[in-house]
Amino acid sequence: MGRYSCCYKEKLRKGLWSPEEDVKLVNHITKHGHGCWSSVPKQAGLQRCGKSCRLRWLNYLRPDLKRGTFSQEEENLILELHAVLGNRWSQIAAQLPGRTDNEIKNLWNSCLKKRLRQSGIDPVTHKPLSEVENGEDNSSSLDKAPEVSNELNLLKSESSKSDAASISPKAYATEMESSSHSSKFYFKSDTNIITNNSSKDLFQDRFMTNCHSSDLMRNFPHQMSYASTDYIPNDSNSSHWFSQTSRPFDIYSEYPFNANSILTPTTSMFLPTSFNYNPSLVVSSDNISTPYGSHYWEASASNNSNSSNGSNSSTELSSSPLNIHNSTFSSWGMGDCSTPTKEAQVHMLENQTEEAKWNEYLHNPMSMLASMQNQYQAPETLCNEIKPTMNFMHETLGAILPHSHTKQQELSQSFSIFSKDIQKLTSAFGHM
DNA sequence: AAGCCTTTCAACCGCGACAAT
DNA sequence: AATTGTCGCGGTTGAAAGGCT
Repeated sequence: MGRYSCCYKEKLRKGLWSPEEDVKLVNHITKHGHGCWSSVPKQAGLQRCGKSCRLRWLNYLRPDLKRGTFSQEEENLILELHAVLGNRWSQIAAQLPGRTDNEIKNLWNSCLKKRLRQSGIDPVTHKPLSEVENGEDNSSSLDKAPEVSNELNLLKSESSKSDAASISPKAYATEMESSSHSSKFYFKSDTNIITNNSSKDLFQDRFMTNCHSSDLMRNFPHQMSYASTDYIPNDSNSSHWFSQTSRPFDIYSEYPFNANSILTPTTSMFLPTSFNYNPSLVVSSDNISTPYGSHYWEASASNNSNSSNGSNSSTELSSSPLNIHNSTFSSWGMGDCSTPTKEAQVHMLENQTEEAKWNEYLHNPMSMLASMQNQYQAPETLCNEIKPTMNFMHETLGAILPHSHTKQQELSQSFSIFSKDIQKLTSAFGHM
């Protein structure tokens, strides 16, 4: 049987919060921080349980909350993230600044789920309802996660583990290797990610700054698929959208375009026009010719740096679309780029070395580790890069300096844990 | 205007994970 | 190793608001 409610033993207030209670809680937290939540109500003079105070603060009173309706970009991002993460609302919320898991969950249950269903998409699997009804999806719906690629299954299966060293590196590598239709990859981190305020890189920003290190380790292979929700192709006649397995596909092709193509494109295809669901990443077919080669793409630092104006305006975004055609994309997947542009040629060469690179990784895991470490800055450096952001927070949230300070500490802690994970991984590889 | 139905959203509940004792 | 306390998460509930007849 379940436990008694925490409000049971003492006669504590329940239900809606009064403005007076809100003021008490805000005053207390701005002055002292929350510390131990269970002691907050007593210290703040509230007849509430700590849990209730925590929830009220996190979901409603926090000054960094973004109120109001969700933007189209946010909705798109939620859809995409849900396709990958399922009902992991807190993880989804971590990618949407100023939004709470509760808010997102409510939006999903009241709105997005319904819209998907009306569009013929099963909100659980993100596959066409007809396909689901035909019983093609025999997977367990226990965790309500959608069909995912091997990498994503791996991600999910490991999601309950926080210890990177508990994964057998060999098994991991084998699993990665065996997913023949999916690329073998690691996302190349951009050193500007943390300091770049561009909303185009919002996802990357949040991913990098909000993810617990272990989450980072598990998730970064997929982040490029969701790196940019706002990008609109210059030439939509020749565009490929990427699913989270990063299979490009022709947005004008008829569904079903491929039995293995899932989620994002599927979802997009069935949405009514009013439900403007932009692809997560659009790349000109000039640069990609392989329909099912799995590519993981990286926008270069130069591409990111000139787009940071801090604006979230969608009009601004569309007026300055990601210059995909000119940007320096690099693939670290099994790309089969056949177009003869200069950059493409460079990437072709890179791609040709992929197999060799992975063979090398399989035989010498330490080289992969070294590569990963090169791609991620040292935790200390990352912390330094965050400082401007923290300063900004300090300015705008002047009244809650202690809270910002706590956040900074949390971040430092996360990077420290990340560093430890790297060490564990090193040690795990060392035992192979 | 009144009643009913639907939608939205704040809040509660139970549970699992984790840390401290 | 067992117990206890705390925190965070996801599912659910119910009040309020909005829409419809």
